[in-house]
Amino acid sequence: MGRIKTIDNTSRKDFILKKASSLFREKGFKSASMRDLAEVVGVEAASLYNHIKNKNELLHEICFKVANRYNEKIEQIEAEDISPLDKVEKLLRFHIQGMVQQFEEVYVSDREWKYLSEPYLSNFHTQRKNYRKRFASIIDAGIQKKEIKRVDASTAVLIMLHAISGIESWHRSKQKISGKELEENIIVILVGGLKK
Amino acid sequence: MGRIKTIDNTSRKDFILKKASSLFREKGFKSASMRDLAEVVGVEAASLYNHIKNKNELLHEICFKVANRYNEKIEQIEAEDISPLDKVEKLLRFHIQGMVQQFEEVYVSDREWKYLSEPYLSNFHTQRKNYRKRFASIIDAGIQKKEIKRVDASTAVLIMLHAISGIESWHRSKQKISGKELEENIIVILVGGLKK
DNA sequence: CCTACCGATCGGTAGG
DNA sequence: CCTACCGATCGGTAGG
Repeated sequence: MGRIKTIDNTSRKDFILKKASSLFREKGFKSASMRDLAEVVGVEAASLYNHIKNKNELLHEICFKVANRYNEKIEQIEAEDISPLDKVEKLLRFHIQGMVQQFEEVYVSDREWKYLSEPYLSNFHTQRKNYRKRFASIIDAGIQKKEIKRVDASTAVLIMLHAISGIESWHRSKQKISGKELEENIIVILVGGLKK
Repeated sequence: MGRIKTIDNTSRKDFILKKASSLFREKGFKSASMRDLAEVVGVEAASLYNHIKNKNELLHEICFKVANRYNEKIEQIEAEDISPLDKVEKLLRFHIQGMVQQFEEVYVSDREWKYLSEPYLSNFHTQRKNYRKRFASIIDAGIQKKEIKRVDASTAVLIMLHAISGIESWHRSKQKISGKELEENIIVILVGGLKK
């Protein structure tokens, strides 16, 4: 019975996290109340606290889940034996797919992380800076190899990552084009913009 | 005296709006309280209401100020006798400069507009959709003229506008490169990505 | 998982 | 422009 209970609690918490991602994405972290969350979960507000510590915990679990996924991916791609420009393309495709498939949590992690409480805020900030630095190094390697234009690598990273987070509006709209078409369009423009 | 009073009230309101832009950018609209605003303005919270109707008014004045500036600009550029690709470049430079020079209000208009109250919310939404449609038409004209790659125009608009709003982080950072260099880097990548 | 409730803070008003 | 204050709502707890 202890076993069953643990499993139930875990999935219950995952369910709450999923609803929280959706709610925070829709209303913003500060604007979404625990009573709002309780309503979509289907319990009274007080009951949520049997599964989570507090509202902040919800946000940091969402943000770090996304951050961890990014860190694992860039680690993997850095180790691959392909050209820097191909690494950039792979990373961009990964971001685009993440935005399309895990839209709510990626969006929340992108736009609401500033409401993280310490020490999570500092930790997230550091991870984010680190990730961008590693991404920029790949671009610099491509410049050295003369397969990428001579641009400021940090600026390139910034605009590419933000360009992709803009898919938000596509996702919310009538989706005139498919996810795959969307991906190819973005790659054409962004990789095309970097390629020498 | 009535004259002087009017002038004073106007500049006082502008001062409040400027502080509000800065505060909403920093903390987010929902998270920034009228008491926070009063503190940076240097009065008691109740005194703010002699200059403004309510908190919502602050947000919609900020958002529509930015929206009006964009509408005027695209109207002007549409009428110019230059190639579609040059129009795109002009528009992008305009957005980049706006982000650098009127950072706080542009940022707030971009990220906090969802907290607008009706009828401003619907109105803003319509203007925004309209602006993007006009921008996309310029890109489509460039595709027809074969000076722009065959991309989905709405997707291109989305990612370009979001790429630029990403300058946020540059602005907040140590500004390793100048505003002009930043602008040239973005143009190289984005216009380079579109050009056939 | 619920009822009942807390102290804090919110946007905003009355009245001067 | 201030003091004094309002009703509403917030995150969270006690106790069962």
